[in-house]
Amino acid sequence: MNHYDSATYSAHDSIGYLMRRGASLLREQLEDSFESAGISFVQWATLMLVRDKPEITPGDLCRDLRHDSGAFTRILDHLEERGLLHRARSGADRRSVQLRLTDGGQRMVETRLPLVVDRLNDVLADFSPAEVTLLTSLLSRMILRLERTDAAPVAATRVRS
Amino acid sequence: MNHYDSATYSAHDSIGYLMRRGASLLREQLEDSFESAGISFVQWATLMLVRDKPEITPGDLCRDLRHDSGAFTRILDHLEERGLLHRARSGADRRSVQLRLTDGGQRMVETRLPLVVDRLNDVLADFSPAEVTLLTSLLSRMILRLERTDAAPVAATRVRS
DNA sequence: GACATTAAGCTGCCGAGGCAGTAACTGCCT
DNA sequence: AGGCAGTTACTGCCTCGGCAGCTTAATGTC
Repeated sequence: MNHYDSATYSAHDSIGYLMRRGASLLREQLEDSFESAGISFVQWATLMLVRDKPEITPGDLCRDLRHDSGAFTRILDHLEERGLLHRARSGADRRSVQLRLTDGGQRMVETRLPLVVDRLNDVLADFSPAEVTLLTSLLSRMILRLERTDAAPVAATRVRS
Repeated sequence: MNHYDSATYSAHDSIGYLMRRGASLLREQLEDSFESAGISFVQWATLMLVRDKPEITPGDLCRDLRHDSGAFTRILDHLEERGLLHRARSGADRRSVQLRLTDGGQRMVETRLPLVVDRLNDVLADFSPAEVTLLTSLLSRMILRLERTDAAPVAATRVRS
């Protein structure tokens, strides 16, 4: 099934262009609204994910957020310095690290969450619930496919320069 | 209309998370496939947009690509150094710059375009044409809304720290 | 138990993006 | 004419993500 064709391809109709643009716009707006808290959106999202799944490791987290593992260490450094998060070597597997929200971290998640939720609801204000469900499921399906071919690159010409 | 609620919000179901993840995955895969050409995806996209609309200015381009204007100057520098693009001050408005693809630039666009198109088609392989149209239009509507509130921030608490 | 292999997290370095400030220029306004 | 605001491209600086390499720890194999 060919949806796009080289001869007629226009970037502005491309799913790639649209996703990138949407993600970038939303990200920027959220980032702005977080500025007053002196915390970046990624930092907040990290806290959020730890709250929802306390046993999660840094490795899993940065894979989930699609963030570089090196850069992510520094994000954790920063959160720990600000006293929002606590790091401790795991007893079971001493390579990995256990994360735990401090009270301040918990508060940070709670107080900023409504802000994010409100913005999302506002962006989707003129969508019906069915449309949101549809959009969510279409995006999820596409991501599944993207992840699949991520691990096993199809027949890509892997010429190293 | 409230689609999300703070009490039940889960990041993984959020449109924001999905768009970000999708865009990031696709971007990375395209970037990999461009590596052999020694050109980044943004650089190629720039050439692509110039091809489709030769009278476009750097300012419009970087707004379109949601790229920083400062960083974009350096992208143009690089493209010009590699002889893919030609820059010249405009006669009509001497503040702005006229862009023109060189033959090499034209070739670069043409040879890499099928690669991008194929990847997109592959990602959407198990989508019906109707589903792609739907996804495109839902995303477009959301972006319209994001752009609207971008220019005129609603009632955001703009507390500068 | 000694060895290689893999995994998890961290560090240094590099390049690219974000931000603020600058220079040149246009159009408007009086 | 001249001043003034707004626009366009560009520069310097700083931060942060990407990448490669390292350390420590677990796993597997003999």
